[in-house]
Amino acid sequence: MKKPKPKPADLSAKIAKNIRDAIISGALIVDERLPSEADLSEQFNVSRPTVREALKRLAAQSLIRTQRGATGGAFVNRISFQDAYPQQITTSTLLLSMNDVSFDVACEARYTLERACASLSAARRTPDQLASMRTEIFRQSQPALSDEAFCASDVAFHRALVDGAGNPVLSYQLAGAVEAMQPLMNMITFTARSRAAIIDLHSQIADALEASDAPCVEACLTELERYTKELAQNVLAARKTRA
Amino acid sequence: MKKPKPKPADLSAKIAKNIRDAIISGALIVDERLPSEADLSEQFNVSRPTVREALKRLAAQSLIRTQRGATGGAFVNRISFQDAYPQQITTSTLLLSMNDVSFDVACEARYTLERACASLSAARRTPDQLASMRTEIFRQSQPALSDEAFCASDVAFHRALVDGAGNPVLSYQLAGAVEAMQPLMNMITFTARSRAAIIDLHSQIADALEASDAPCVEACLTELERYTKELAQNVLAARKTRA
DNA sequence: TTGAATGCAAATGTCAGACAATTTATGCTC
DNA sequence: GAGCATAAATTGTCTGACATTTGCATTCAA
Repeated sequence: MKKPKPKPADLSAKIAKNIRDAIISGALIVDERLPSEADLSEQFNVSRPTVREALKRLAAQSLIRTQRGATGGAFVNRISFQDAYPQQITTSTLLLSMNDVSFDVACEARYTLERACASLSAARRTPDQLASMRTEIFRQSQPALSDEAFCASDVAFHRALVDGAGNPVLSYQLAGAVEAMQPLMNMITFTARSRAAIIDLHSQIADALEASDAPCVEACLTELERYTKELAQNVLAARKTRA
Repeated sequence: MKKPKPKPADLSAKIAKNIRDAIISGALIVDERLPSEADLSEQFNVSRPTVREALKRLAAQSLIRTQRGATGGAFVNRISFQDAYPQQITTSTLLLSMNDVSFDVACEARYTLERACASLSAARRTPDQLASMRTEIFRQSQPALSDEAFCASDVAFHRALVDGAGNPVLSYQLAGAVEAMQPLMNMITFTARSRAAIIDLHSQIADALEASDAPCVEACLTELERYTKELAQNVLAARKTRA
């Protein structure tokens, strides 16, 4: 019993793993061209469609890109943060929706991570990022804004806050937590009163960041977390009453 | 010019996107069976190999699973955190190695996020998690341990700390930041003296978590970050001298 | 000599059809 | 009713072919 769950992997999965390991280990470097599909099929002793299935798996992870034509082929891709964002967000969103993660747990994670950025952002935020936050705050104050647009603007505000930390690794990791919350937030109906409260906190955050007052930013985020959870609870309670 | 970069997507990419959107939007629910490959190829008016390439793309993202046999087919997969971990780690690792992210930036992100978990972990860590940390500390104290095994144990220690927060979303987001650092850490040679210093801090952290002293945990993590960066700088300096 | 047009070659993208392997359902026998 | 053989459905793989795209060399003309 060398394998409790052997999982007799498909050939295309095995080949994909083989190439993926080579990329991770550095045996294949960025922009290096892989052998042609015909060559690969010969090396691995499989047919070309099987090789192609393997390459599509890798392409789905942005590990390679393909190019047609005479000097074409499959190339090891330099994964950019920009490439990785959508995947990160998609996966995070599905993880939340498919695993019965409660609103409170997701909310806690999001604000915990965001508070972690507060001190860095207070120290480093650029004028541009402050301006972005002010722009979003103004947008949020438009009464005609739909609930969904309000949520989207909320996400944009918080992304600007996170980006203010000036650390791309942080921005990447946070993107999943912040953006994946949006579908959950969209379940909430934002009354004029709750919008005003949120906008007020956003303004305080922007002011505190401008004044490089990290503790104040953290306090506002904590209050925002508490208030968001309260709103969500009201929605749940109302829904239970109706049902 | 409706598309600045039209990107004439391949058929298999288009079909994959089509199905992926259906899953994200909820049109296809978990464990629902997709039409057979033959049916799909008819619906989309393409050949079966093309459909298969699309399905492999989705399988690479763990969005679907396939099963052979009479009642087999492709099913919408319930993405578990466990499924998502390896992908998250692979992507994070490659992002760091391919984008010239400096050791300091990655280190800062890691410890910033980890400090964010401190107060939650101090409040919630289970005896099991504390025991895991003690075990890793003991392992780290074995002089015969190789540098790589020391790093691996270090990762295990910090994962236990993060898991102590009792929030799966946090654990997932942190996994990328913590594990992706390992290849960078492996470049450092850990002398007996530096090991002792790290182990001492680890012990302090475990003690503070046991005493539910969150500020102490944060302070230790900050010191650990400072010390880690110092070690890395020494390595870089030594390397420059040799060269 | 230079420039443009042409054709060739290499590579990926797509298709059609077939067979193999696997799993479940069905029906038959006892 | 239980057990077993068979059939059916579905994915996995192979073979061969054609379509499309792209770079390069060649050729021809200014």
